[in-house]
Amino acid sequence: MTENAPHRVETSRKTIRVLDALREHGSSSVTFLARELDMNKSTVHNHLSTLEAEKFVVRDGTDYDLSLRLLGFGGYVQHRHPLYQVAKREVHRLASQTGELANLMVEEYGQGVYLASEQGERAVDLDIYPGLRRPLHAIGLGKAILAHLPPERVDDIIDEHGLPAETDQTITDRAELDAQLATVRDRGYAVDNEELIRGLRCVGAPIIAKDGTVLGAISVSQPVSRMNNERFTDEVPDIVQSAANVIELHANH
Amino acid sequence: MTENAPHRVETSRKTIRVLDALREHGSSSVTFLARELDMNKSTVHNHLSTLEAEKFVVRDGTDYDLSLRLLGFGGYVQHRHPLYQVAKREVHRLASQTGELANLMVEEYGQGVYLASEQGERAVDLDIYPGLRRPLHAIGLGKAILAHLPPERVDDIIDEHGLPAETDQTITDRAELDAQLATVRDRGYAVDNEELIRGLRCVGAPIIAKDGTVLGAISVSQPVSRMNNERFTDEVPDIVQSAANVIELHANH
DNA sequence: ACAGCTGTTCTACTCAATGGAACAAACTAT
DNA sequence: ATAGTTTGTTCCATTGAGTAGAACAGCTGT
Repeated sequence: MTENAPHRVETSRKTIRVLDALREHGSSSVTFLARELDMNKSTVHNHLSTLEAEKFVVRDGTDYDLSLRLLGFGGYVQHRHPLYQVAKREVHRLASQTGELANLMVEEYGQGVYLASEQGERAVDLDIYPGLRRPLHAIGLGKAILAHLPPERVDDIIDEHGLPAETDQTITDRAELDAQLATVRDRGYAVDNEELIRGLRCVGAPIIAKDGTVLGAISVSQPVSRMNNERFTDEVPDIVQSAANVIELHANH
Repeated sequence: MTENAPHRVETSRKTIRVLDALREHGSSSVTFLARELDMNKSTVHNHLSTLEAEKFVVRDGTDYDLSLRLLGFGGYVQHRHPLYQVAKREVHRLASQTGELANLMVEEYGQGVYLASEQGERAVDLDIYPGLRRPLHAIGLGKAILAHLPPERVDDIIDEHGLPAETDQTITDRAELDAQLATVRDRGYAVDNEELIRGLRCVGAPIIAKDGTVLGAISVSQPVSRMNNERFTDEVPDIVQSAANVIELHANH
């Protein structure tokens, strides 16, 4: 055992590394993966054979690729997620009402995970899909969530993930983040002003359960060109917050 | 090795069995899974610890459950699927245009896999989600695909999966299936008249690449009460087929 | 035809997964 | 309270299984 991590199955970990590599590099050959993962060719072959027999990967000639069986797991996890069930329609409505990009996010393992993403008619085409993870501090959705997590939880998360810069607008200073989170709590919504992607503005509102815990957040993203200051500070926040409120009502029965 | 299946990693297979069990039974404890899988308690514990360290499962007190990391894999697989990319908008349009349930399906490992599923305003609420697998012969989508697969492929699929009955309307006779598939090829679309679920009718149209291979199928499902004979034989087939045609155009550049 | 790639198979070795027993912690019931 | 049951977890010896390396076969291009 390389580290003092007890009771772990090293072999399964290798299989997971193979899956991760396939996700990172797309369709790959045995030798490529062996080089990439610094594993023996025959070892990689054994793991891929196993994954193929279990239908987690498909082979196309000499290359292996992730199969739709993984979508089965993912779709299932999404489908039965309590927040997704109550928020799905509202995300949809938000996207068609604004014509822009509407997203739903929850926190897991200290990261933001998109639960749903829907494009309206004229929405920007970001590479966002359900299950994608993003750092919480760099996006409106994430700050809406962070603002309503217990302070010690926020400490833990920042200890683990830090405050990496995504653009030159990203908040990288803890004090500044805390100030912003206070503002978010104050006015009830969070913004992201080109902090993740240049030229993109987001407005996110937290979804809060009746016991005060934050369930997630919902947002609208659009180009700066279509979100002038008035829309950015008044209209869009209103729309997003009312969507969040509707979801809260559904969530609290 | 229990069977003469060479070059397989038995340990990773066990991990996969744990994942499958979690999907089947939902949130579960160590001892429950150990009983269910006929594995030793400590073995299950080791596998779950590994999966937790790799963030494939989350624990809530004493119970373990599938995590959103699986949604990451699933969402990725869906997002970069070539048919999904070109068909996504059309599924969306079909759902809002008809107000009913629109689905997109592809074939993998001889089964039908939903790639997308979108509910219109008044759509029935079936438990369909991306990644869900269904037998091809029992649904309109599946028959649209089967009708355009190479005959030997169809033989293989039926050899492997048979023709299990889902309702008393399901086709279970090979000759009858072949006849229906000929009809599907003839008129360009397939129907499902309460063959999967009582009271539900579907119309599915194949999506065919320029080289003649079938890429998948798209459908509309609605209650019999809202799909009388005229709609069932004329209107809906027209709408679905034209959606399929649009997708074909996008797919062929 | 040859050289340099592949992916795959085979086998010996040894490392690591396993299962059983022992443990502590959390509940239940008496 | 206390004893009894059930939980998750830990430890450890055993042996079964994963691994690495070499050898093989199939392919591609020169």
